Amino acid sequence: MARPKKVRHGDAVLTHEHIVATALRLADADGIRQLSMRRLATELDCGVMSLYHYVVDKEALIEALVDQVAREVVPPPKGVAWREAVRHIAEATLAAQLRHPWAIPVWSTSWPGPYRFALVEQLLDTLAHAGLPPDVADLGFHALTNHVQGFAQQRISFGQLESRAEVTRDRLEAMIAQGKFPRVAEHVEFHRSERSAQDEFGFTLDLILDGLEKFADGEKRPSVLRAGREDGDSRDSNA
Amino acid sequence: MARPKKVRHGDAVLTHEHIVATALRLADADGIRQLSMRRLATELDCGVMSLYHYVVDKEALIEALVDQVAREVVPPPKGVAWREAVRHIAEATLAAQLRHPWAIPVWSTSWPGPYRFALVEQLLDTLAHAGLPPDVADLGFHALTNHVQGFAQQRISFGQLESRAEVTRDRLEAMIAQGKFPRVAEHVEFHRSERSAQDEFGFTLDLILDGLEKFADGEKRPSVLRAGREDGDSRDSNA
DNA sequence: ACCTGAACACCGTTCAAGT
DNA sequence: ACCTGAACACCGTTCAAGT
Repeated sequence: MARPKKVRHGDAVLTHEHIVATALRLADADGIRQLSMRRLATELDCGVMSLYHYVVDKEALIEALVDQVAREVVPPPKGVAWREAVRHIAEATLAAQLRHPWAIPVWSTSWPGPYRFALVEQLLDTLAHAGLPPDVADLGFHALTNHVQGFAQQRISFGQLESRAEVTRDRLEAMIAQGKFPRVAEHVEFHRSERSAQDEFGFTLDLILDGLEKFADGEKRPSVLRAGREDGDSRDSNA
Repeated sequence: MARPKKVRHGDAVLTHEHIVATALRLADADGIRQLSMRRLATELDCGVMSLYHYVVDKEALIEALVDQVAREVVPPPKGVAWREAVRHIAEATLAAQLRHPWAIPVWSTSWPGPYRFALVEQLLDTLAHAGLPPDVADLGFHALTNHVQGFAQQRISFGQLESRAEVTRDRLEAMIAQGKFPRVAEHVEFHRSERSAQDEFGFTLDLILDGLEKFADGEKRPSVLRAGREDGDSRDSNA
């Protein structure tokens, strides 16, 4: 209660690390929409403007926050087959995102920090060792990340549909009750059934991986794409 | 300048339609972040609170806005093969989204309006006529929409990377210059090359469609999924 | 170097009141 | 029914000033 004059913060000194950790805690607790610079400052027991000595922007803060989530993704064990490595990365990324649902909508919107860069590098490198034509690897990368991202988004959308948001749930019921959207009604039913508790994520993942594997080691030529890179190792200066 | 006492608005009477149309124009011009109830009211030459007689929320306004984008997606011609129909829907949705880039991040976040419901219904119905096991159709639906959504997102991300945002561009250059992410550097190079101007979108679309087609008419059984619905037409009451 | 309060230029929305 | 200004409870950030 009676605290020394010079020390402004309750327990810890103000650092970038401490700020980000606290912001992460707030985001996990109340979602990212409730996270304001002012609320964060109050939580840290400091003035709002003190934060701007460690963080250039609110946007930069959120970047750092998302990067913390990317940091949680543990790399696959060394030496596993490429399909297993890809599956590991995909599942670990999904799990990390679902642990921090607020991060899902901002994941692709915010600028990637070092940990997300490393994650991207890892997936690209895994695909580069799969014997795929380089262009197929580049396109496969997006197919895979889009699946992870889309699946996570869908999970939280349907999640908040089914849980607390009773109003939203009623709105869906009303839409369906019109009878104009029978296929949508069936689809919602599918998501509510135990059938969808099966490995939905893995199904589409395998579909993509199967599709990509066909191009491995010249088994199949990419039809719509021009010939891949001729030069095997041209990663020089101007990238 | 001297306008009649009773008429508050410059040119048109205040209606839901007119409000949404004006908001759409503002969003197209300056992006959705610049769109505020106050700015919209100024543009419509009315008091801010007048808007709340036609729109319950800002959220509801944005829902209506996104639904206008969904409305622009023209259905495929009747009678075409299912793959062509899916391709048409996917391409038309992507085109509409790219015409209104502000809609892309909010597309999956905001509640779907009637036009987006109709669009979903259309795609589900197309897949239902493809001879796929129902569960495969339901999962394929997400695979396809995730591809469209992810591709659109990727386009605007890379777009704003390459264009006006010089700061962001420099940040990417700096990240790459570290030399720690050679695969990312190659990947960025791929996106900048004419190679990626090929039909990237269609490649992954075909990959998904090929994968799904294998399950058509019992050619292949879904391995990770339980047997599909037994009852052919059970779309009754409790959806 | 690190921290800060006051002030600026905004937000969305509630409320009570007008016609 | 339709419209509204004032007020409330917030925002992120600039600036000038403190230690």
